[in-house]
Amino acid sequence: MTKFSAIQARGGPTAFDEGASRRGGGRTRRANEARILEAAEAVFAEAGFTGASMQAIAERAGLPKANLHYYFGTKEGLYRALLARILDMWVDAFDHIVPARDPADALSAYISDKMHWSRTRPLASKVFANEIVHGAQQIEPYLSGKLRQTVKDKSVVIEGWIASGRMAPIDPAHLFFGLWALTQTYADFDVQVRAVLGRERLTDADHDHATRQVTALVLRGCGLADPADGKAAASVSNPPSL
Amino acid sequence: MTKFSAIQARGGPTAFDEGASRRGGGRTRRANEARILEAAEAVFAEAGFTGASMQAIAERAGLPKANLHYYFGTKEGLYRALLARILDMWVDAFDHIVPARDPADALSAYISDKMHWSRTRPLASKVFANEIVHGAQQIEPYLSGKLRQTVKDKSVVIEGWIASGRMAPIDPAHLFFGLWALTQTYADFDVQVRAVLGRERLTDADHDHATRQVTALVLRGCGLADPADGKAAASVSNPPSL
DNA sequence: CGAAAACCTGACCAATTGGTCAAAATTTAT
DNA sequence: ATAAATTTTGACCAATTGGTCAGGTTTTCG
Repeated sequence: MTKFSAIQARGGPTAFDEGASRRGGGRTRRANEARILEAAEAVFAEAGFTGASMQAIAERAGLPKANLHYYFGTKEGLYRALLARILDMWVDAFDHIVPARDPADALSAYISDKMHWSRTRPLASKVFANEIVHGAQQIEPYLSGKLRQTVKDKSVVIEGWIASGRMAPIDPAHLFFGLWALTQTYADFDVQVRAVLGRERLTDADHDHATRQVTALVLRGCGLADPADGKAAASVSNPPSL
Repeated sequence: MTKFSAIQARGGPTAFDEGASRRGGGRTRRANEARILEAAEAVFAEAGFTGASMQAIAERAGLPKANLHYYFGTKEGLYRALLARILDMWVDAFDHIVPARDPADALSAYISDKMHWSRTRPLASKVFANEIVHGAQQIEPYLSGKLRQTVKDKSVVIEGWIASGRMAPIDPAHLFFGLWALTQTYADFDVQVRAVLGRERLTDADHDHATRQVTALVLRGCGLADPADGKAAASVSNPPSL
């Protein structure tokens, strides 16, 4: 309730016992919902909202189609529930951006978190990307509400770092746009990345390398490259196989 | 023919007179095809491949549905023709990346071109983004063919700049991934950008500001910020209205 | 002019879509 | 046990989908 789950609007009889979780009751529900959501994530990521069919999701979940409607009411209901689950993860990385922390550390941690998210949850990232590319009809309230406010808050922190001369001047909002773009591209556009690199699949080493490249670019770009410490500059020297 | 238009596979009787353009003949065809492609770009951008219906495209073009099939055969044919048109524009910006040029100038020009493309052709960018997010089934050959080769070629240029100490070391391929992501995000994710900035529409001033931010981040990130010249650092000082 | 080529389109079709529902099976609570 | 609540599902439906086609109109060109 405290996060974004409030979007959810389920269709079954027990749609309003959120968080109540009677003794053992709803165990089946929770298990099936998770199963359906996982299948939905894959199908929505692959085909987009309209391209995804309830039939395809049902087959992937190994359940009859009518069962999905029992739990989520409509296709849009299922889609919204999925988005809610994804958005809950989206904001977490912001926790690194706090005044007390060293800017370089904070940005490095933020990038690592986002890159890790792209690595471990590429399908979620694609569903999110697809939603925004096509107008964000479902999550617009979130974007101009919670996200906008969070960016405002964290921008104050960054402006503080800039004012105290701890990093180069940059418009914080655009820095965030850049960070999101730089990290999520490895999930959303993975086909392109793989094609250009000539890889069939990206390995952990590839991802670590990518993370170092993004980190180096951003830190240097924010005037945070420590000239004494060669970390940022040295990170390019060893790409995982050529 | 020299570019990517080779993908096209039209359906009408004159499908094979490409480039021939008999005296006045095909004037109607060319006009209608352009009209349909424009409508298709908007609808595909809004709804994705599956979400776009031939009916919707037809209405937007002000033509009966059967007419679209007359010119492009199938929905996929129309989609491929559209992608071909878009890809032709995609590679152009690379022309700035040549050894003789100053790295800072070259990268600035590249960013400006890409940002301008995001500004003037956001729908094309979205169609392209959608295609890649959903697996690039149609343009995979292009990605692992021409694009991969181009990146290879241009990477040599960048590595040259690095070797001669003209810019900081960075993996060229990942630099390109970053440049694409940083610039295209202003087209593909414009809803998010507008929501966070609290703008209903982005003005030219907004776009210029964004371009300066991206440029500053990248140039500094590549060790190309001229300490004597305050351009990069000063560019943050005047965001278009707060 | 006249005929061939190009262009146009309303009517139609099979397939798929999201969604409903009633009846049955299962689980839970008393 | 047994009544109540929950879960399951096959069969069905109206609407929309991409695509076809025959027969028409217009344009082109000798």
